[in-house]
Amino acid sequence: MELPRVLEQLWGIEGPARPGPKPTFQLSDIGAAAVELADAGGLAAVSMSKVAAALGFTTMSLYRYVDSKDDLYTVMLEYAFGDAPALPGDTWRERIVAWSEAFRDALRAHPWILQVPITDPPLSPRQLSWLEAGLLAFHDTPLGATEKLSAMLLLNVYVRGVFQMTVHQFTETPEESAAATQRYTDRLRLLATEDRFPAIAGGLRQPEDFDVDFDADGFADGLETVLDGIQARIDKKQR
Amino acid sequence: MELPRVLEQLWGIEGPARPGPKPTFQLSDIGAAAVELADAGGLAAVSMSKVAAALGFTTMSLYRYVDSKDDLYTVMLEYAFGDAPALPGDTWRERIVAWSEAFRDALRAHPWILQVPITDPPLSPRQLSWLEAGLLAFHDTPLGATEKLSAMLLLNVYVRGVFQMTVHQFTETPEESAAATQRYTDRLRLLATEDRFPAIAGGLRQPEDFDVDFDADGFADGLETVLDGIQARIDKKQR
DNA sequence: GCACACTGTGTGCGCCATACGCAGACCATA
DNA sequence: TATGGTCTGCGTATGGCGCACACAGTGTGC
Repeated sequence: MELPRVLEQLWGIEGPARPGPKPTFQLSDIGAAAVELADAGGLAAVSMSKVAAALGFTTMSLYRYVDSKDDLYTVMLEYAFGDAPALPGDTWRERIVAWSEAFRDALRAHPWILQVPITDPPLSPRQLSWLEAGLLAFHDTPLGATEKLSAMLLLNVYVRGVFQMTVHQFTETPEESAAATQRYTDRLRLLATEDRFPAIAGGLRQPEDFDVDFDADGFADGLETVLDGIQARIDKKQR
Repeated sequence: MELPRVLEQLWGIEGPARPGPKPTFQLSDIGAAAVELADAGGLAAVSMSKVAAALGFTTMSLYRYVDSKDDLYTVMLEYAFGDAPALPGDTWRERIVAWSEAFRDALRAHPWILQVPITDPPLSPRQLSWLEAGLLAFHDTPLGATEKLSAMLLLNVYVRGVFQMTVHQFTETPEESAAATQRYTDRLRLLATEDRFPAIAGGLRQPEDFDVDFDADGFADGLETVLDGIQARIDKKQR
């Protein structure tokens, strides 16, 4: 059972002492530098050479630490997410709400996370610890392991999906963001005419309805829908 | 109100007749060629030069038709999705199940869709027609326009999220896919030990439980959860 | 003390998106 | 029918990217 090098490093699995010079950096240095670049300029601002330059390194030296750009992404995600949050609350609903809000906050702090191409299922420590925390939140429900996992998948994609629609609020100035929303609504009004798309046009008719921007309330309301679905599954199980 | 050129073209908004040579291609030719490349080799196989070469064109000529790579993606999505599906059924649940399965089938046919970076909210004809079809499926519910939109967002991200987990089944051979699943389970077993991650480890203990691969049943079961949540919202509204 | 694995580096390859300028094709108008 | 202006398609070029590879120096375990 051999693990990719980046996973061994992230998990702190050390091989025996080796000859040769001591490494100058740690993965955490690289992760911090890359995250800083991404926070400032989006994921596109992260390249092997830019990260290396930020560390006072040459490009190729980075490959002594990560085997590929994908591995760099793995490291970045690991350091962008903090440790899994504590989930206080007496009911699974309270705990899961806390989990979802913590996840949303992590995305707010590092909006580029949504741009990281997803290749493999999660195996790094913090990714798993977030999953673990979520699964534990269901401990007093009758859900089976697969059902809990399925619920976590649903929560994960819900938070990501909603955040995707509001991400411009965190990457642009308020003026730009408002202008983008206005432009989108205008275009929608122009193209989604009453005869071709009555449902969309109908939604656009009420000024305050059809709010394409989800604010905090929109997040909470949609989350309630998801939680109600999970509740229904719990009820079925208990019946 | 000026529209990006690619949208004008996709919507068939023609300007006045213009001097100069007739264009050799149509956007549909470019879309078809790019989709073919992506179907065969994933989104990474799509580059401006490869698409141009597939059409017997030079690279730069493509820029006479699309202003940027992002626009090419827009065109690709437009031609990868067929027209919005007919949604038979007497209840909103039946219709929405049909919508979700049609969406999943579209992703199956073109798994690279998940790799397309999402920049702007949808404005192209077929994207809107899929949204319209979904909104119409709720016509006999008491949901408001924003609630319907929120429900469609939820369905959209659910289907995408579940498909993400099973996408390797459609991009790899069955042997590769099985090997990948086995490798992932092994690694998870190695790293998620009983003391650190009891919930994950507990799920791994039951052999058939914790099925990381969602098959057709997994898709339907999770969808039921989502629909139950929407149902709960409808019930609240009617009460 | 010594072999050798490992570190950081320089060079360079092939690919990418795309800016720019040019020659010729074609339509609207005179 | 002549002509002006504009659009098409193309060639060239630029700056960036990820990464392969060979090399020199370094420090550990034997």
